[in-house]
Amino acid sequence: MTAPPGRRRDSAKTRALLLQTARRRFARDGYSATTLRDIADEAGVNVALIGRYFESKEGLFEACLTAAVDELRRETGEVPLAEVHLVIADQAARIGPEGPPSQLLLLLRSSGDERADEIRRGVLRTSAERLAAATGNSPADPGTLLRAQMVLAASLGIVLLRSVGAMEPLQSADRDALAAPLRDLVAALLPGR
Amino acid sequence: MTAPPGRRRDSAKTRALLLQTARRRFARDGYSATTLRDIADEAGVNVALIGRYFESKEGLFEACLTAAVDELRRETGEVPLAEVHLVIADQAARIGPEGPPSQLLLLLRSSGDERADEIRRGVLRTSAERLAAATGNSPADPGTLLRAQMVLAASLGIVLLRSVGAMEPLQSADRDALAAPLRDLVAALLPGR
Amino acid sequence: MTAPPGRRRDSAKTRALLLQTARRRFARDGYSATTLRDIADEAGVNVALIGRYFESKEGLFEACLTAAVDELRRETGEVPLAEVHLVIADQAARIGPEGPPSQLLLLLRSSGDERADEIRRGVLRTSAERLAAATGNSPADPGTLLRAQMVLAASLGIVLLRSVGAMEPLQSADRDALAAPLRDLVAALLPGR
Amino acid sequence: MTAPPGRRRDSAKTRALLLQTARRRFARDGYSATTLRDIADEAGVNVALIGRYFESKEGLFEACLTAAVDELRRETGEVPLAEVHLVIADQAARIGPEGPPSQLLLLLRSSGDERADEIRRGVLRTSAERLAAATGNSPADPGTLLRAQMVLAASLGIVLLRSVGAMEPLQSADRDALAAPLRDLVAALLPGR
DNA sequence: TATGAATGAGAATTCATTCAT
DNA sequence: GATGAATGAATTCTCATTCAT
Repeated sequence: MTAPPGRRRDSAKTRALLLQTARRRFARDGYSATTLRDIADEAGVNVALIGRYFESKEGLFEACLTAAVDELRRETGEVPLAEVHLVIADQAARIGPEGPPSQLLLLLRSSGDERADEIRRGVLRTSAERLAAATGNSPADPGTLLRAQMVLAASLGIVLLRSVGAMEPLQSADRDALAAPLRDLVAALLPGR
Repeated sequence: MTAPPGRRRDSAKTRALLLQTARRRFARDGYSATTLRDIADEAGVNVALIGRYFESKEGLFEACLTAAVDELRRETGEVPLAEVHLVIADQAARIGPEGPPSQLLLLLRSSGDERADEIRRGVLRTSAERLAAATGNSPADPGTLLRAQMVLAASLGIVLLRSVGAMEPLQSADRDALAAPLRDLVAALLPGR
Repeated sequence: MTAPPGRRRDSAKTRALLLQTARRRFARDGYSATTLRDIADEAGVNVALIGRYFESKEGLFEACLTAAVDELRRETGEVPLAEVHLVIADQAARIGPEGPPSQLLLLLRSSGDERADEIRRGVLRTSAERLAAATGNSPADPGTLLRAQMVLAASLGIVLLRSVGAMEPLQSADRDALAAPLRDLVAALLPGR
Repeated sequence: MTAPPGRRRDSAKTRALLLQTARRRFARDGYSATTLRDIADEAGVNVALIGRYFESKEGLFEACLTAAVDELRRETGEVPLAEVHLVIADQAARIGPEGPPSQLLLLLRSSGDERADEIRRGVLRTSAERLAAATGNSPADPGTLLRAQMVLAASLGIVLLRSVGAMEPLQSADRDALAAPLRDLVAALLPGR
């Protein structure tokens, strides 16, 4: 009621806005090619607020990564093997010039910060492990794990190529167009029990 | 009678040394995270020589890209469909902490320079097209092209994950260990005629 | 209650200070012999602020030039022919080791920047034209214009020689000492109608 | 006879070529805006030769200045007052985009080197003194000296404005067109006995 | 809470100069 | 005598970060 009408004065909202913007920029352009001023300007807030809310550029990146990881966990909780290709198609399909930030791309961007890198690697590892587990084979079987990692790699590669641009028809294929070949790919690499 | 012991004085060799070092650093760390001083120091020469031989950082990057593209063309001239998985395994297997620079990784690094980006995209596009052509299907068939692009994406993803590190067993799988699942992957996506 | 004692924190004042310092240095030493660090140090502020307020070295130079031109226009609005020598004497007399920056000297310094050069040339041209017009002769008469340009040239030359130093008595002649010969000079070149 | 036909191997000629080129560039662009590579390239010889023949950039500049001074002395030995305006018109008329290097312009360019600056100032001082002496008045009379310095200043200003460009009709006035107003100017400032 | 001013470190690039052939 | 390779210092510019209001 006391807040001015035009101006935001909501710390939580400002923080979230910065986070969202940062996620898109970091994912799209990489860590070092993205400047804090870019992010702040695009978010329409003052640069110094990044320091206030996230301590530093690395802190902001870590926050982005954590947020992406959380969202990813929520979205891909327990996926049965038969639907894995659909989840991948889903993730890939949302990559686009103006879309929401992609969680997956961020997993491929390094800040050089060791802690952030460890988070990245941890997520990648457990993602592959969960995928391997979904096959019903022994979770420790190296063959299955290797193949699961390849499925993960393929997914990331597709996301990446879409983001690079200028690769038609991959670039603008929709979810369904992506799902069919992905089903074959998953089936070939992870035959299930 | 032979080369002087202490100091090099061979422009071609210096240039090549810089190029090789730059290729590895750019491929590993990306364009903007790599400083010219990094490259020069690792190559053991003065930074100013980069300007001398390559004009600018962008010029150096373009030279790296061109070199990578040339090498890639030479190595993957006309590959029959049945051997595609071997070539991919080959490329992926050479990724390692100390190995020679990977041509493929560089294709995923952008400098923001439009010309370099166009080279990158061109190579990616024609690579997928050659792959599609190798199936014997109509080269214009969008379904085949999409699947070829996915094979390419998967290859790049694997290379990328290996370079991220800490993904066992993918990380240290050798050529043969990679070849088997890759054969299945290629066969599933590109059934040939 | 008043301004803080130790540190300034006033963007307008800082900008003006940089501008003033830059005008003197550029005028005295020329564009390329003047470094941004020189200017910033003399102004007692951080170098990066130049980028903040003026974009680049060229931007700063252009700002100096524009400021000089404005001031010059204000000071020499409509001068009757009989007083031209006084205005020139005035401008020349203020040249000194520690005095305020001279607008005139700056008109002789080139930055190589085409836009700035065009400003310079424009001011020089119109100054001569106004001088020619003050004679009451036809403004298009090439003879009068040539002579007006010579008066301008003489004025600039005097300013320049004073700034070079070590030319006595010219060096330390005051306004009145300069005015007498200048009156003869103007009268000889521009006899009026 | 042993010298190769196409290639020059004549140290005196190379030195002279460098000197001539340097004089034009220094005069036209100023000391710090001129790079040694510019000069060497324009002269068609290797940069390192500048070091060999002139020690350093400052050495080269000093050599240019000395050469200009010598030439000037030779050309303007004992000029009777009645012909001063012709000599000035002569010097000014040779300024042009492609002409030979102007000795006068160089007198206005500073390298920051104290020795060179002293040479410059010395020449300027004695030139004015000789001019004053030509009037037949007492050489120590400050009024006459001041006026002689003004004539010198006017000459330099005209040369300078011609070199700045885009000042018509001054820019392309020929010797005779310049001579008439110059006669008036000299007569007005230095009435002779 | 938010803003804009100010700073210092580091980046690319230019350039005079020295070295080896 | 001449050339091209190599170097180190300096310059402009960018950017994350801190400070004052």
